[in-house]
Amino acid sequence: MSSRPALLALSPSVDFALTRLSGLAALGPDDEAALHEAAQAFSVIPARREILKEGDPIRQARILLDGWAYRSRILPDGRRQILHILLPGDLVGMCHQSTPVALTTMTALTDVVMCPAPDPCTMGKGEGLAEAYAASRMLEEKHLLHQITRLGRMSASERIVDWVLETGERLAAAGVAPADDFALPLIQEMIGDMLGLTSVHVNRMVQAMLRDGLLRVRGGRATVLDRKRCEQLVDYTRRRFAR
Amino acid sequence: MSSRPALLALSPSVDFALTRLSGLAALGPDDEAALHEAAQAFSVIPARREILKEGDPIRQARILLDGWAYRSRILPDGRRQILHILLPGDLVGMCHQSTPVALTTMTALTDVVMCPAPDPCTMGKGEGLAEAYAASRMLEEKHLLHQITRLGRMSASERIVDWVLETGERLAAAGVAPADDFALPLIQEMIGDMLGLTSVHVNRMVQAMLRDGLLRVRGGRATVLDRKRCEQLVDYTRRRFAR
DNA sequence: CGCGTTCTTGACTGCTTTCAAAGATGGTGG
DNA sequence: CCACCATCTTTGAAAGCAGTCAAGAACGCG
Repeated sequence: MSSRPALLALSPSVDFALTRLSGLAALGPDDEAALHEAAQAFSVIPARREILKEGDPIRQARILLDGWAYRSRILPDGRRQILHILLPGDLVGMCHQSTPVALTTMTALTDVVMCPAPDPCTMGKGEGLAEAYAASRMLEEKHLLHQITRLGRMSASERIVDWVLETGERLAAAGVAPADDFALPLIQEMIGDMLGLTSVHVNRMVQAMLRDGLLRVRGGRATVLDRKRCEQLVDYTRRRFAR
Repeated sequence: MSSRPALLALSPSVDFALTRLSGLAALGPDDEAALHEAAQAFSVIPARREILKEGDPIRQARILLDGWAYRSRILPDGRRQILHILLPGDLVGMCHQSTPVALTTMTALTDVVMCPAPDPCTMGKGEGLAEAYAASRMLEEKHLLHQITRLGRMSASERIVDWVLETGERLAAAGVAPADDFALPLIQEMIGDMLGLTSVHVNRMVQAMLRDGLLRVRGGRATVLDRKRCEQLVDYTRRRFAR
């Protein structure tokens, strides 16, 4: 969490959300003001707590101001799939249905700070925000599609490298951390549940890639050691252009 | 394709779209009229032709009136992932960005009939359509999330059964075919590319399931032979409630 | 009838899982 | 400051699911 000295107790920092959203669309002063105002109605969810349960009604769209969360589904025999990771600046529950319902359970991975997403319709202007929201939804769909490609057509080590690069880029886009070195609040079992692998195999692959000098995933931290080789392993540049 | 005798040449049938959308929200007479009008601006895309290419600007949202299409991504070494199947009544390119861009290539699987999606904003009323569009987007997201779960945490045979059940249900919801027996315009290689398997393995699994009396996937047709056992194999009922 | 596509089959390889146990790590309370 | 506990990581051996390669059979179409 970043600091804003005097006001911390009154409203949390909006920096990550602002950085991410203004990377998606040009925001005006009203957009920024609306965000600051919305942040005053923030709430904090402790790590490991469920934020939404599958089937819950969605009261309002929210912005994740700080922390990590994940959406997951659990099969009846206990197998778990982590579907999507939510990072600072991400939007939650954006949909225009009259009685929307959560499609999946969402859980806090770290302590999480959220606030209501300012509604561009009720604001006078706010076109910048509306545009950013739309772009954010597209980006989320893009991540889901990437996740499908990863699981369907990539090997274990490709999946890991690909996901680390993607996540680093997302964190950098929100100003949370550099793309090549960031805190990673996921244990290996969760990485496995996300990438369709067992924790044992994640462990072996991670070690192999460390030996190869590709990347280090250890001690709650991910570090890209050789970006060039990582990128060419998963053809990452091609995808950046496709942004 | 279904028939509407005298008018076929002027505008195609809207039946599938109407059936699907009114299952998602209550449509009024204006909604229905708007759909009929939009259908006059229909276009036909022959099988195998690309409908959209990754990166193409999206001119307008469209409705798939008839036929099958798919969204896919191809890795540089030739591996292909089929991300999502589009069926009659599905919406394409719904997004509120000012300059939206196609995230993935989309290809016609059969001959396809499309028309512009009537815009609820420009109509006087059209709240029913707007609601149906929102529900449709949620449903599409649900399918992408399911696809992730399938690929990440299901065995080969589970993936096949699960996908056949889901597709049958979607076709039934649009009034295209009964959920247990429908034309399947996918060769086994495509089923493999969709479910993260090789065509050889799809073939073996399909044969094994036919021997077991679970389902038949052959000759361009899928038939659920024992729905009860299929459903319990993939815990399908649980998911229907979660709708 | 001939050709190209799709399906089928077999043998072999190998990536990933499974099971089990030992080794680190970090936080807590004495 | 250290013992202790729970959690997380690491390791090994064995098994299994799915992939690969290659060739033959079936199918559909012109």
